[in-house]
Amino acid sequence: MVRRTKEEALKTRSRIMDAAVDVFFDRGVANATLNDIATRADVTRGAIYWHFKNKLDVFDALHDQLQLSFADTILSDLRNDHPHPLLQLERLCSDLLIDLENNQHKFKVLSILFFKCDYNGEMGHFLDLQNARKKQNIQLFSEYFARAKKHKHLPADVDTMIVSMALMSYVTGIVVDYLRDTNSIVMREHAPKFMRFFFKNLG
Amino acid sequence: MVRRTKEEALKTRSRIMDAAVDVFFDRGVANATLNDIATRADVTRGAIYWHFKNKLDVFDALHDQLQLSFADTILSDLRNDHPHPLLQLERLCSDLLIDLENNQHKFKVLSILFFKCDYNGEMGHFLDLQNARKKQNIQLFSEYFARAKKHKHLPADVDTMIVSMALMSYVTGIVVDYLRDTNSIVMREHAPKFMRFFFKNLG
DNA sequence: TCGAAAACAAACACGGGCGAATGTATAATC
DNA sequence: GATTATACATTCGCCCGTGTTTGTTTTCGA
Repeated sequence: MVRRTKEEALKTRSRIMDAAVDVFFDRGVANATLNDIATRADVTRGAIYWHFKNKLDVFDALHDQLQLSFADTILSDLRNDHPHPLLQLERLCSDLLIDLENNQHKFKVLSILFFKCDYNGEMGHFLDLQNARKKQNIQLFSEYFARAKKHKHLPADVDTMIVSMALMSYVTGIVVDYLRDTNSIVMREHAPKFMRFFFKNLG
Repeated sequence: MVRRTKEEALKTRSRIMDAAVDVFFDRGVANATLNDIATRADVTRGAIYWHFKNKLDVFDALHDQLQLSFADTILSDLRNDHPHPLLQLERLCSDLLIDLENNQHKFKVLSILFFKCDYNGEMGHFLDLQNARKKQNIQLFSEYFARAKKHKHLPADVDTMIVSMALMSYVTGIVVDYLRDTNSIVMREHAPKFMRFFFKNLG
């Protein structure tokens, strides 16, 4: 009806994204209608088509946002030169898991990525993005282990790449299992145990 | 065109299911058309509606088939009274992972379950089924650890439930990471290493 | 051997979502 | 203060998939 100021337009855009998270979470990406999102965001489909190219473009925005958020967390943690890198990484993973319990937004977006969308055709591209990020994160993990070797906390003959991949899979699995059944795991209680179990035979 | 004999009808049914696997894998469950499946199976939509209620019913059949297959494998392995349960379980998990590399059908179906369908609305039911199976499998895992305790291979104070859950998440994570990027992991080579790493600090 | 039901094929009606085109009122710009 | 670009709302036409129904042929059972 009325043209908004630039600032308000940005708010509209993020309102659409937030609405998309809810709708994707409730109805699934493929089943979600642009009209569903528009209604939830209190706008019309026209508004969505102004800010985004189409539904995939909305999804892309959400995807990007989360991916960057994770990489940032790890990178900023790596800047901190902890005296015991293994404990540092153990703590990081544990915190990352526990955060899922508190951060409703991350919980929903991750649920969408794992259980509310099918990566076929045009969506397949996002699997490639996730893989690229995964490799990157594995690389970051191995940096912790490399530091641990320097501190003599870890035998020099340990294959840091395998351990990093194992840790990545381990965390991924815990996340998947948690998202699939929230009731089966209480992160605040279990995450430290799970992580301790993994790092026990390293440190 | 012509009515088939009962035996041929069963073949038609399984042809439809096989075609569904291919189509779901290629286009995703939500995006897959019953006509796509019919074409791939060399029948018409009428045939599908004869054998199944609708697309979800086809999916349900595939889902059931795989779920049962996994539980069977573990159960039959448990009947074998191995002198070293930890090694037995390590070997079982390793074999289960390596099988993904050889068994194209399981690979595709698991890919569908993890990356080619969104569990919204009516599909949400399948998450419940998966959770039920997961709990059951965790229970079966813990049986191995209980046996290991009897053999004094495992300290009595180890929390078998936590370890079982951890193992389940670990395997799940490896499967997910493998399905998402087949090239990043060579199961025949990596699976034993991953599993050895997990069981190293137990046995 | 002769109905009856099985195992499909073919045709039908129906809705619903998408993309684009158009309309419109205001904010930005100069 | 007039013009232009912005930020949406509204409308339109189109296609595509679904569920159902009806039709056809053949096998099975009594």
